Amino acid sequence: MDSDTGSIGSRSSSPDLVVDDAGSFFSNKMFQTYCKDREEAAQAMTERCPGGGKAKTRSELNKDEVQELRLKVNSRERRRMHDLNQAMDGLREVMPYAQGPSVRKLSKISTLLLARNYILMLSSSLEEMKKLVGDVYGGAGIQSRRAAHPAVTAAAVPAAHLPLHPLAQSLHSLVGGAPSALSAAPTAAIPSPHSPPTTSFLGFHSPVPGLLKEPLHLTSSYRHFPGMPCPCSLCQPLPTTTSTLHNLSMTK
DNA sequence: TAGGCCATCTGGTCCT
DNA sequence: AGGACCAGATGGCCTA
Repeated sequence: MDSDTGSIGSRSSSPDLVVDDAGSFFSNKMFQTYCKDREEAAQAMTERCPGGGKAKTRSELNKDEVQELRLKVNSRERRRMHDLNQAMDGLREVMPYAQGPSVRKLSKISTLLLARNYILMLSSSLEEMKKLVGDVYGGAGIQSRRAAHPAVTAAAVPAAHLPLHPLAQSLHSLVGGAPSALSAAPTAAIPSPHSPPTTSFLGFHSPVPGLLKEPLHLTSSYRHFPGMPCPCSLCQPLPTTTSTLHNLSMTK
């Protein structure tokens, strides 16, 4: 289980976590050490500095105080990482993959790479939609446009395995409602909520074997966007050339 | 058992 | 000085 924060305690590497008053998490062992050190440090502190005293430089700190400081820093770092993981979870939630108890969570690297591809795809879709909207309102007839629509003309086009993206749905309704070919599309082509994912979804290919390998990350059950498959270019994955993939995976 | 993924600790660096 | 950020090290869990 790769769960981090959200699932505090679900990960066995962080067993029996407890939360301190600052919201930090400790294993029992750590917590015991933490409490012990805290008590000792606090006691030593009151003995040495009854009035609170003024701040000491680090070189002046004794062993207990150094330990106390170390724990404080560790706690901050832990919290920082938890925040980071929460943000990662938030990102996972908006990714076009299902979440659920039976669904393996995308790894961090997979989440980031997929998010990047997803954004690129959305940007591309938006551009194409703008272009088509410009065409529609620019004089070209919808009928002729629809006739040219591959989803209409290419009835023999193999059923697309890709879901219709919401942006594409908007586009279809914009250019004259859902194409008939779409509504007639065989349901077998509709990705089921738990259909095996394809790495080509959203133009997403595994850039580096091992990073996004199947089946570990992407063959677990997941949910695509609801909608009918469409063979139109808008619904196709982005072209992913080797160089593109290289850029996707290597650029920082 | 090896490899992947992760959480945590730790020391260093930079910024306020 | 204190906090945020980062990267390396370490160890645990899980899966193939």
